[in-house]
Amino acid sequence: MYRIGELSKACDVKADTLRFYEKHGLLSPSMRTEAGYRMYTESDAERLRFILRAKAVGFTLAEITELLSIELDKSNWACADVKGMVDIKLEHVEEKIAELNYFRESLQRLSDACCGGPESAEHCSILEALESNSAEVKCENHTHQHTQTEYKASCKVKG
Amino acid sequence: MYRIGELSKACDVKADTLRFYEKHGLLSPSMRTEAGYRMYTESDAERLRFILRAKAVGFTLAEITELLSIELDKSNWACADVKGMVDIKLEHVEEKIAELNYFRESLQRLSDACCGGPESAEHCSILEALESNSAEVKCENHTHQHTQTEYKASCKVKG
DNA sequence: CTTGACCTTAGATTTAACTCCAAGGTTTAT
DNA sequence: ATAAACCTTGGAGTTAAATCTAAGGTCAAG
Ligand SMILES: [Zn+2]
Ligand SMILES: [Zn+2]
Ligand SMILES: [Zn+2]
Ligand SMILES: [Zn+2]
Repeated sequence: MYRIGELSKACDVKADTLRFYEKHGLLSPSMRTEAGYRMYTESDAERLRFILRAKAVGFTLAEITELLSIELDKSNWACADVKGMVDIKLEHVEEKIAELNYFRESLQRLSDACCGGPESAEHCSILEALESNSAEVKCENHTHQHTQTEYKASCKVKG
Repeated sequence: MYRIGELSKACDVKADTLRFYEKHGLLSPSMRTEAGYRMYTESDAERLRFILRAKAVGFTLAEITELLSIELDKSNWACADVKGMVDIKLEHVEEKIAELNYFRESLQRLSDACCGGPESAEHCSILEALESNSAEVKCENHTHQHTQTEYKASCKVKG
């Protein structure tokens, strides 16, 4: 039996978070002391660990609520249901990754086009790319006093 | 000169969003009519396009505010400053991608281990993995009436 | 018998970026 | 002249997942 502070320390969650999970129906302590203190059993702790593992895998609390309801009533669900949830989540994660990859590529193009030197940003190709309507990112045409080897190598489109 | 609805249509943003950007100091119309209507100039429109392009690349509005302040005062900034911002953003995006890739792999492992068939979820390997303390995901050991070719192929760890 | 650590509750605040609402004023077209 | 379409403002609501606050009750040690 754990008090809220003990369980919270044991699982590296804030006590507030446990109260929050209780309010949202994810995890209620099996007992209370006379004084009203929450007492969590070992099986409550297991349920919390289930929640934290699912969270670590990327499920939202709403999805975890659904998983828990299946967990408690396994025999009325099929593998297809469970796998379906995982596969939908997988799709969402893959979409988010694709979007971020697009960001990454755009940022990399911007970064590559800028010398990053001490020169004034008046002709900085990053700012010029954000000002212009085209997706093209041009190289800088201000003079570069500093060594240019890396810059030259990465710059593809002359400005 | 555009009224708010015109600019909003031209740039495919809600009028509310333009008011929101004004309230947060990103974009104020250069004029107002006597009746108080916002009137955006072409240069206001350009600024908006700058904002939208930066957003499309993944910058937050706070970061865009910073970029805009550099934009308006280019000569007092160096390429190093601008490139620094892009590179920091790039790092954050890469971290987020790494995190999501980790989610993706975990979900893929879970998905692969489950037959996805009509069998009861009582021995579903997804639920068992979430119940167990180890990161290992085991294959299902219930009997599978349906064809198992795909399932067998993807399952690595026997349960 | 009091200090300090711990616990209780309801409710407010945080973050980001909008989005919506109500109540009213303006423009434009018929 | 009147309806439709547009604009104004301030303020509230949305989403997710906590996190914090205030005001107070409980418990063990010294
Ligand atoms: Zn340069
Ligand atoms: Zn530059
Ligand atoms: Zn199966
Ligand atoms: Zn299964």
